Amino acid sequence: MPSDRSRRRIPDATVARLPVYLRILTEQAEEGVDSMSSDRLAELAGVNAAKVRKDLSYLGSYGTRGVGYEVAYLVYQIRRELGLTRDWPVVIVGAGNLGQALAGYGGFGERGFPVAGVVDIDPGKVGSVLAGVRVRHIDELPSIVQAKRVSIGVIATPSLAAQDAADHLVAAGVTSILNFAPVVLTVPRSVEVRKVDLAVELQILCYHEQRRGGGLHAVTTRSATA
Amino acid sequence: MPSDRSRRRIPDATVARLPVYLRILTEQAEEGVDSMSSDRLAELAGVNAAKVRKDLSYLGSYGTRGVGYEVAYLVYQIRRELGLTRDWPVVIVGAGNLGQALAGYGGFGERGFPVAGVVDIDPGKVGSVLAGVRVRHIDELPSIVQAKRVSIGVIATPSLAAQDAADHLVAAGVTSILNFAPVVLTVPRSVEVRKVDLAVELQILCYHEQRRGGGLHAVTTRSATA
DNA sequence: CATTGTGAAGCGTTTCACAGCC
DNA sequence: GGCTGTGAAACGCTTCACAATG
Repeated sequence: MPSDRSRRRIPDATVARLPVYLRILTEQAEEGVDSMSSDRLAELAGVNAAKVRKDLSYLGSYGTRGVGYEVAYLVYQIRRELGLTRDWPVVIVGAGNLGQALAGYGGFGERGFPVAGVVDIDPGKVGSVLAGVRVRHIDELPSIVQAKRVSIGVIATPSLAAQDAADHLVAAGVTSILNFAPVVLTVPRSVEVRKVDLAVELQILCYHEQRRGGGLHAVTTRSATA
Repeated sequence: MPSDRSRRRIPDATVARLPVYLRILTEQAEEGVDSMSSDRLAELAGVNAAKVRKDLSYLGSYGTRGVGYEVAYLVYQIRRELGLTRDWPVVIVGAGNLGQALAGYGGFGERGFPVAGVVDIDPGKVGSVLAGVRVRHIDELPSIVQAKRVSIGVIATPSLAAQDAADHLVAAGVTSILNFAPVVLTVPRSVEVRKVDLAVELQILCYHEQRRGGGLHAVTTRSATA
């Protein structure tokens, strides 16, 4: 079978939206919807219909002109493109407030990212159990990563420990990192890093908040996604 | 005094980086650094030096040719531009795992975003105390927002409750929302929404992870910021 | 003479507009 | 007729390259 294994390059902006479409399509499928137009999907995703069509066109031509897209098939194609046809175990570094919240957040495992382990450098935290997962010492990272074939690490440590956490993850063989600490990490080029920074998000909101500086606003309705 | 009150429009991409520069400059100031070149700041921020200069040029011409930027002055200017010269109290909706972690995260108040209140719709959670903040019922939202002049709300509820939380926030007068629930919110145009979505971030990492599909990687070093 | 500030070129993303197709 | 798929235009952001300047 000469499989159409896509070696196409999909634009970053599109990759960032595919998960949103995927969630919406999955929900709609559960509600019994089995066909959808780009217009409808655009409305639910809070974006422009042309963008939806162009985004989906990078996956291939999976729509039917005059009809729309078959929801189940599109779900399958997006999942395949994103690499979600298998589970991706993650390891969480840092068993503080945030690490606990993340480990306890069920939606993680449900969405195909089972928590393969939680580690911390503080011997005082090692051994305690978070949401069914026992906290282990950071020295055990390499064995966890190898045993469970983990390639994604989540950094949930305080800022000062984050670079150290990254170094441990990289040394253990992790190749993708989701960083919650507000610091710029230095890692090998081959390692992909994404950052989630609360303070940055709030400060951006702040900028707009300050800019409106007391004007009154017409109240029209629209949809919003990041 | 004919104050140079900037009504310039700063590009979104720049606004998103200013908080990163601000954090770095603040740290450097604490370490006694009082002057810095765009090259150095770029290195610490993990971006290109031309970008730093262009970004800073939107604030005005605050550098000195041949020398660099005075750290303290730049910190002041960025803070002013972002509207960080005052505190912005936030209210958190949802006292579950995430709400608790957020309320307990000290860095919040430190960075100028004191938690003005935590509310939940579940009477069972009302009254409990999270990190020194008593959880109140969502019906008290309007009075909290008015009393503390809150304009930023944080949604830390399960997905199903998020739109409801947004409606409550908007009704109470909040004009900026940071949404942690993986749903697209519908709000008036005048309300600014930013979204933080764990699953989306992981799925993006996944895409790249899957794409490399077993190649070996040269290990060079670089810096990364989102 | 090191470093800023910035026009202008380059590049990626969004949107338009319509041909192609069911 | 309705909706997809997509060239091409428009837009915004990044990077280059260098004149301006303390």
